[in-house]
Amino acid sequence: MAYGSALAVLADPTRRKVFERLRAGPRAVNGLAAGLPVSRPAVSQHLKVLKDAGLVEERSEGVRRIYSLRREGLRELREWLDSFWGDALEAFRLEAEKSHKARRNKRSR
Amino acid sequence: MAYGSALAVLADPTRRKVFERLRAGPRAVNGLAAGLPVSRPAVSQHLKVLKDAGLVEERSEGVRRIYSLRREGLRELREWLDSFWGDALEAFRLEAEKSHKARRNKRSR
DNA sequence: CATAACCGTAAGCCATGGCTTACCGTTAGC
DNA sequence: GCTAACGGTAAGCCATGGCTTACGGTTATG
Repeated sequence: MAYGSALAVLADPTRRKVFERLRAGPRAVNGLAAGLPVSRPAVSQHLKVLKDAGLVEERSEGVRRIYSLRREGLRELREWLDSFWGDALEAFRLEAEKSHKARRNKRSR
Repeated sequence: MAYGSALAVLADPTRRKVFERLRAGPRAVNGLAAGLPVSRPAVSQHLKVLKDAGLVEERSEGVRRIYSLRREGLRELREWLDSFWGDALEAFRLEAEKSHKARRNKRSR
């Protein structure tokens, strides 16, 4: 059920923006906060949430905290999403539709 | 930016449960609400949100409203997720990591 | 026509959480 | 040592949104 927390964490737009900024590579907090419409502590709080969800990792470099993206944290969410295009699932759905007695016409996929 | 709304909509656990129940095939509101720890109107509200986000579609059948899953609504979110495993992106990250060894290097945007 | 089943919507309550300011510890530089 | 930069945490404010109850509209049934 870790995909649930990934969803919850990435649902917030500001937090998602922080997360997306890390695509360009590791970065310190000040760098991440620069340009964002929220304060630096707000970004710190978002980073904590991201870290707790395993979406981000942190290392110290002198007085700086360097955050970097952690793709592994997205895996379960991705698998959950992929499961919607499933195989057996689709079969089940088709059968349910058939047995639904109503032969509606148009059905496209 | 439609993946944003998909994330926001699926972040709620109750709403996600409703959504997942539709994997087994189309279903009326009463059926979806049965067994859930919330009231039937609550489920109606969730369904409205899901529908507005394009994650679900509704058809009338007599006095019933039959809801069914709409996979298309997940596509952008899936693509967004997939984009994190990108190619050029990965290359960039590797390079950033390499330059991390020469950490005296000052790099600002 | 009267009644019941289905369900969408309105109004209002309340917990959650994202934001700000303020503060403190830690490290670098003089 | 003193001072400045970096950033994590606390406290508190306030908007958001998920929930409930209450109601009304629509369709099936007698």
